[in-house]
Amino acid sequence: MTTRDALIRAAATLLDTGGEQAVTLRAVGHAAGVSHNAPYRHFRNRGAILAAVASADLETLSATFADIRGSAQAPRARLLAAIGALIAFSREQPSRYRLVFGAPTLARDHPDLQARSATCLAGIMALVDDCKDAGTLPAAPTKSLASLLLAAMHGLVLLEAQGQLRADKGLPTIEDNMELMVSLLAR
Amino acid sequence: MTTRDALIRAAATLLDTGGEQAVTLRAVGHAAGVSHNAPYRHFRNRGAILAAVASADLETLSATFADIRGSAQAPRARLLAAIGALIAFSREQPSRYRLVFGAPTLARDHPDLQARSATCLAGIMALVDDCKDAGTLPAAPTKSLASLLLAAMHGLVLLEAQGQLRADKGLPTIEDNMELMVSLLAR
DNA sequence: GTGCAGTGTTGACAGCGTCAACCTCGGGAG
DNA sequence: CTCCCGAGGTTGACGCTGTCAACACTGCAC
Repeated sequence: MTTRDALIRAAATLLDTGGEQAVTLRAVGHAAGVSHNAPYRHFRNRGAILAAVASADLETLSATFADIRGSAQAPRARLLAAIGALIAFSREQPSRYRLVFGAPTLARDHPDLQARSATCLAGIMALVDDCKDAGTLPAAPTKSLASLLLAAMHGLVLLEAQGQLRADKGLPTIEDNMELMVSLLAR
Repeated sequence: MTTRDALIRAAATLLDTGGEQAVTLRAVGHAAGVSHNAPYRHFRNRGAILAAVASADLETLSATFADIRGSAQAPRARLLAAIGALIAFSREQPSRYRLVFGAPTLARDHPDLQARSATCLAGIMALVDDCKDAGTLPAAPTKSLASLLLAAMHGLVLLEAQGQLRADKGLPTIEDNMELMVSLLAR
């Protein structure tokens, strides 16, 4: 494993355990077994490390969406499975999810991150297209439908993270809400 | 104007001009005409200043929603007007919008902020109820509908901020998307 | 064999949040 | 009237941070 990979891995671990503010250049270097300044040989600044972590996660997500699209389920179930994968990601690694989908400033400074993000969105759009073809979604513009679905999910995830939406007490979960939305759109 | 108010005002100005990271305790103190440590006489820490700014903005938004509800428009138009107000807020003061709606960590540490946020959500729910009564929205649970609408708007705003959604080039704007969503839900 | 580019190290700097100690001053207790 | 005391403000310090500069090693090109 190259030092660069070790640094990215260390940054991801720190992110998971202590949140974004725990990802300091020095801690990353130390966790990867190098000096406090070694990261500068591989990344321009702190933001570049975070961008590298986000980029890797986006690639994984895109691959997941491709897998789901190739599965034997019905289009509607595939779309909901992809959305479910995102929701699971947000729950299991909230800091990384926030990094990937909730940091516009980061994306602005790293064009390649923006490109990977677009690829990810394209994966969802393909699933939406399948649903439209199957009649499970109305014939509105794909980009609008996909944006609305992703956006709704994203917003719900954030509301849950803020404690506005409680999964307990029998209230509808994010998955329930998204299924409701797809159903309402499909009527 | 008390020193405390001056500090909040200074923090808000710094937030608008330089983003969240520009809001340093020292800069806030200096901008308010006091020493670098005076803020500590009024706020427990840096987060408390940001929370005070967010709290003020949430109160303004709640008042706006109440005004809109009292207006003479149709329920559907009032709901879209409230959503439009949020979208405008996100465009005119993106840093403050992000602070209010995109910082779960902040809310977790400041319960009063959470309460004001809930009040704001209640304002939207009232508008949703009006739409349900008028038949403009289906009879799904109010909390779910309001969450979905708010969440979708929030997600769209973030997508736009990340550059995934361009308002130019004839693509649908956030307002267009939200109107589409309300229409699709109402069918 | 020599030089050079890549990688890593140490040391330094200013700026940050935060803490502790001190100052000042107005208003109530005696 | 005097005293004192607490709220609000200041200065100075601490450790931590991101970042920069200078130096050291290593392996490959010529």
